[in-house]
Amino acid sequence: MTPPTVKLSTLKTACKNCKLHQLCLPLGLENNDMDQLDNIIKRAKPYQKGEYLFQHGDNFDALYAVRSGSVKTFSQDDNGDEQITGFYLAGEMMGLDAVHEGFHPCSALALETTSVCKIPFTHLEELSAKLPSLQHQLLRIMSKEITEDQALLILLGQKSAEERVAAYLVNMADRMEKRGFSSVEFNLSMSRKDIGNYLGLTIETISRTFSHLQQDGLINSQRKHIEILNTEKLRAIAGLPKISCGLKSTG
Amino acid sequence: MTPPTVKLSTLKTACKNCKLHQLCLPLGLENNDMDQLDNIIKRAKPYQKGEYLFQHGDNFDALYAVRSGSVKTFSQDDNGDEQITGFYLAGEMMGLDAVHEGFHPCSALALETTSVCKIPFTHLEELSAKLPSLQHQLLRIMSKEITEDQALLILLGQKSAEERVAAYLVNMADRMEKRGFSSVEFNLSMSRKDIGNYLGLTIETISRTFSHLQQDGLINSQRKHIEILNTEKLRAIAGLPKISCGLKSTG
DNA sequence: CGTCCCCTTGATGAGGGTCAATGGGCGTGG
DNA sequence: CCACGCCCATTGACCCTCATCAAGGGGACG
Repeated sequence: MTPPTVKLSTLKTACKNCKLHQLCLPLGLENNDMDQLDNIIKRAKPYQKGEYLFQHGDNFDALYAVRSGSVKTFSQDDNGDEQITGFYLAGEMMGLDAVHEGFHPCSALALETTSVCKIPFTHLEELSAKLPSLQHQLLRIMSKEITEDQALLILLGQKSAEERVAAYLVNMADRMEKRGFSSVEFNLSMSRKDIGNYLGLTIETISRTFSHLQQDGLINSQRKHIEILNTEKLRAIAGLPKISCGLKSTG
Repeated sequence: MTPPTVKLSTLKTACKNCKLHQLCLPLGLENNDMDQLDNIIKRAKPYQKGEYLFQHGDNFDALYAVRSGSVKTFSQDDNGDEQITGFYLAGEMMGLDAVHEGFHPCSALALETTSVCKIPFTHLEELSAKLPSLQHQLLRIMSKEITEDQALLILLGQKSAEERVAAYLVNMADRMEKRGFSSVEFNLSMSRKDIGNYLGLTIETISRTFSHLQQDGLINSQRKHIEILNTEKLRAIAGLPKISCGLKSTG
């Protein structure tokens, strides 16, 4: 049998076939609701490392969900000071901050070859009005973004360099695990400089802290490649409960 | 514990009569749509200074909009480290971060006598599905919260103590002006300690910075009472252009 | 094989945290 | 009405963490 000619339409990755749909916008949707969502989503060719998905000031017309690869978003103030506001992995949504003013207040740059789903926002709003669980999930995702920004605020406002770096590594490990990768051995797609900027530290401090954690036998870091040797101690430094500890106060 | 509701007749403030509706959730709604929103909103008796609107871990069932007074929200990590994530003035909405997990990840405390509108969330979702402009405004408000958190991230990640304090004062001044108060003379409802925590600084640094700005003739501060003597220089220190264009929030 | 960029490591110093003492408002109670 | 005590704010002295400046190593890629 000769293989049929390849049609892009058939290769399209539908939400219901996408391994990410438990992490992404379609969470909680019925199958045929997912089809409706599929119909408005655009899947374009991948971005190469260093390409912008959108830039600060661009008109806002769509949300972006990472399908594979990774992206950093960063905002700039009027002095040109740059602050990375997030690193986005598969299943995570970008552009939520642009709804308010109708243009993107931050820029998004691919950290490696990255493919995305582009979700035109007016269509999404229309569809959300028809599908309660889609509306709910959209609100949940926005809420999650707020929660995560606030977690970062605690890091930047209250924590030492070592605590920030530990929290960062634990966070990355957890997210890797959610995506089916190893939580104790992975590659960081972002540079030390990016990590430093994200955590409010300099590149030198990041480097020294990595070295220090390595000397203490908590991690093994070879440039981008990270091995976590002692998850429990790392979580402790990060100020997070040990996984099995039920002693935290619930107010 | 929430204060009991009192007779509507005494407190009846419909959205369409509320001076805040250009800053708040009803923005963009037709008059009779506003009536529908009114029907689901609960207006309870005011909270006294030091009372909690909700606490970390509480079940999430409603959003809160400040009608008068002011509120601080703060989250706690497992070490008990506290980070104030926002100060909320009239027309501003709290609880958006709770949608994600279904409980409040932060606590909200009245900084002075404060009255609020309580908006049951499931009702709001139902109504949003029927009123496109309500849905849109809800999404915009969530988006605004994200944008503001990210502005704070830049402050905490990149700015010196003096820049942070200046930016804080400019921000408060702008918000006062939007609410019809003077932008050059106002009272801060929060303590130095709260400001310090919010900005990632100690109370001593806040106090010293205020004194320094006063010596330079930029402000006049008598405890809670603030006079801004040189808006332009203050904006310059804050890293903002002369007239606000980065952080302007039109609701 | 050379160049560039990223990362690492060391030396030094400053910004802001920490500790300590004092003063001023304000509420409470005599 | 005044006195007391508490809390908040201010100010000073000292110190520590992390930024800054500087130099050098090691991959990646042409």
